[in-house]
Amino acid sequence: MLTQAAEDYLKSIYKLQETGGKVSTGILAEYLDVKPASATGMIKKLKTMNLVCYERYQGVTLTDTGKAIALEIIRHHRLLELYLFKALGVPWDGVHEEAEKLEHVISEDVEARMDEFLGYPTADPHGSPIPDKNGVVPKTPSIPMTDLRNGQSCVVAEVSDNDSALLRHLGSFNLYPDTAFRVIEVAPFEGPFTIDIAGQQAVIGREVAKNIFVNNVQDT
Amino acid sequence: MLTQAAEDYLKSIYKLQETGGKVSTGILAEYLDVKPASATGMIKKLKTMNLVCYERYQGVTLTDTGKAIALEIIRHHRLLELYLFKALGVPWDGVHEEAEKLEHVISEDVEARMDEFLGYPTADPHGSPIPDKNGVVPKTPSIPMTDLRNGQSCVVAEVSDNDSALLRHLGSFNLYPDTAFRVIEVAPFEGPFTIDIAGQQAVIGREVAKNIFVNNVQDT
DNA sequence: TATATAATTTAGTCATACCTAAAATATTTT
DNA sequence: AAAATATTTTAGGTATGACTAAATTATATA
Repeated sequence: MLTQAAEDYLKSIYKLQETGGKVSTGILAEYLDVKPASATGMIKKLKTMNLVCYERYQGVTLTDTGKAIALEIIRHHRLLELYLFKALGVPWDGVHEEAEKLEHVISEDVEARMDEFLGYPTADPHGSPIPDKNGVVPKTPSIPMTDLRNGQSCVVAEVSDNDSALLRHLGSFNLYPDTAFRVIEVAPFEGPFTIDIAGQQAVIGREVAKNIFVNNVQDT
Repeated sequence: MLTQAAEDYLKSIYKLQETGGKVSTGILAEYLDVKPASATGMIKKLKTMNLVCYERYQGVTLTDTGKAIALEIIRHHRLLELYLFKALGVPWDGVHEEAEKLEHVISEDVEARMDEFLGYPTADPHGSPIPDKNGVVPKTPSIPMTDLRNGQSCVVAEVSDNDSALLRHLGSFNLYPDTAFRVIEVAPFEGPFTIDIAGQQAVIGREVAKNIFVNNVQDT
């Protein structure tokens, strides 16, 4: 059985290598809020367990086994988020924090039961894909909201889940996954987006927009 | 925040002091499957946190604060057991093990939501009382099954939850809390009990009977 | 009451896990 | 090639929680 810290490292390496192949020690350390020396230490430990590929100074990647474990934990996390949201009514800006603790102790049996209860879902409350039991991730292509232009309409696919204040902010606009909206105006010089959500106008700053991913983009 | 080990010690001291006041180091160590010296060490640590009263060689008891924490963890445990049983269909011989891990990480918010979902229950699937938010334990008087005599009828109040094989065994007789049964015969010389459960006969050995507690005893 | 036995405590060790600062080394940039 | 940057190594720290062995204290027995 892996420690919680080891599981968190695997999860982080997975997420970081999604967007850019090999993961450097520094990036990983920053992501986990530890010093680079600490990351090097854990990477070495994970290597002895054959969970990562690693050559000094060359960055780290997951082995097949390591990737399978990372995906299992991510699956735990996202199923838990959705379960807490749907079955217990935990607000969507709170589920991440709860799941972060529970993901390390939940059994496969309980996970399977939650999965069944939820009808074998493919996305969590923030729109992130839930890997299936075999580690297959049901990806839906999406683009960052910052790529949108005046007049385009689209549907929210996914939002970052790690900042609950941000989630509350989006909730105040009723901006959730599967919500449709239209861009009324993109202010020049990297300015904010003015959008229309079901008849209601909202102004979304650039920094916020970076955390929103959309699909079904259409010019109107 | 307490460590998991510290929480387990508090919980154990609570359970042991229920039946016999001050808890000796040896009894506590045996219960937790550690050496007495280890128990002494943890007791001292808990004392610095004002969670236990302790004088060397005199045994240990919980302070009010310690008792409150112990009851909180027991509440977590039993609510989780019932929730897993009712909401997710985890078999009653499996809920203890699951709850043992979850009880240390569940938030008060999630606990309150489970409590509400369950309709503010007062007993877990094994009949053990669930302390309320203020630490009040809804006790129901009961006697061990081994006190029963020929011809007496009764209702199961509670069964020990820590041995899942025992629970499966009882389940095979449909012997659950709130199940009524009648003693057909108590074999002499500390022999087994032959009982009638809804028309079905079952033979219950002495060691098993020690783990069953009943109430509503009536001579018939 | 002396002595044997049992329980408890003390003191010292060990293992695990994770982190850090500072120094050394490798890599990248200019 | 020198300088800047990133990474690794080294050495050490903190915390947890268990253990053994020996010493102490309490309890039971003769």
